[in-house]
Amino acid sequence: MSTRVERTHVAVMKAATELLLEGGPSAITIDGVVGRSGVAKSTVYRHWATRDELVTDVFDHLTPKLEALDASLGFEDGLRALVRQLVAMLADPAWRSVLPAMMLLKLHQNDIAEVEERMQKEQLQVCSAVLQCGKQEGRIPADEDEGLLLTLLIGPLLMAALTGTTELNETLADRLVGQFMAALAPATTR
Amino acid sequence: MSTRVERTHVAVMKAATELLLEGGPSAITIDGVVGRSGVAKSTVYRHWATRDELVTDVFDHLTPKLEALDASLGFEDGLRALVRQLVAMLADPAWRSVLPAMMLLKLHQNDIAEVEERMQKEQLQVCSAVLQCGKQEGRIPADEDEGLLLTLLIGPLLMAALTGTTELNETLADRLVGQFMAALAPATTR
DNA sequence: ATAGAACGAGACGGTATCGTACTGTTATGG
DNA sequence: CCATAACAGTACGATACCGTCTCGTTCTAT
Repeated sequence: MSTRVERTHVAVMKAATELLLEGGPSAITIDGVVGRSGVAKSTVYRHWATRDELVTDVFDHLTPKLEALDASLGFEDGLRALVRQLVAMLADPAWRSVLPAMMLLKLHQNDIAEVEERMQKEQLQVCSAVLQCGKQEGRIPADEDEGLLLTLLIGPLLMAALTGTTELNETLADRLVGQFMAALAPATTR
Repeated sequence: MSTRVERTHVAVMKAATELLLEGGPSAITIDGVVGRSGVAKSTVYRHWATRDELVTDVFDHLTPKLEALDASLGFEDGLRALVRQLVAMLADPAWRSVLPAMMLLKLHQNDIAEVEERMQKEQLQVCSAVLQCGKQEGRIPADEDEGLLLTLLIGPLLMAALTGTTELNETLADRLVGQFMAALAPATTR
């Protein structure tokens, strides 16, 4: 059983999230949240000091977590598992609509920028672990720039999620890993 | 010499563009534009019927145009030229800050969605021409999905522009073309 | 030169939103 | 059971913004 505080808290978060998905960040309005959630305005301001705090909290709760991968998988299997997980994350309609909002807000709002930074840092760490694995196996030169490699690997997934130029599915995932491995094979140009 | 109508028109567009770059789409405000441009509000409404029209117009004028490539370049050189042009486009700080705004607004605002659609259509056409070239040269299977290929090719550039995980320069461009070609070489997995 | 279009300046009403304040009600932990 | 923390409901002032309107001025095409 949940306490009353918890109940109102989740009711507000739920309403705010819905508004975000339906109309973008500017649609998260205190009066709107009050109307939809059935929670009184005074109660909302008991939990969040300001509108921006609520918005930031909503974004924070929506950022997907990337699970750390089992190192025993090795490089190639680890890579496949990673890409599969990324595809699942980016295929989520909710996240696909929130991501652009975050990309925009992080440019002009510090709190959102911090949330985005934390998320990216966590995710890059998981990704980096796989690349480290590849370096240990000798598949990747030790001095290779990880940021560059991850951009080459993840970029297409991001584009598919944002623009819809191609479907986000296993076909894309397999193709992507294939391309990535093929480029690594010939001792990577320099 | 320009007419007065032209002068006020560009003055408003300039102010609105600056506001967009500084504070995102919501920062484009009629009063703000009036204050910054020195153009009277009544004059603004003489040129644009509504705020949304102005905003849409600003986005429309900011969308970069991709120049059609010389078909005589052939596949590989055409591809390099294309990627170079894309890198230049995405390296522009203005566009890098406008792009996320467009990705977001197109989800909830039809006029912006139309602008984005037109732009994407034009750009994809230019890109597609290069791939056609590759198909004619037998470097790409004729039944290959162009949307998928373009996602694989352009995705990393988009990610670099949006997240800054790696620098947008010729190194990335070369690397990208290399990876793309490497994946094509072995008769493309299936 | 002059008629008419375009402009500057700003008042104005209307609406949306934020955040506060107050009053009475309800749930919850001790 | 009961003190109190949390809540609903709502009125309120303060801004910010939109779009309209008026009036006097300035440009511009003919």
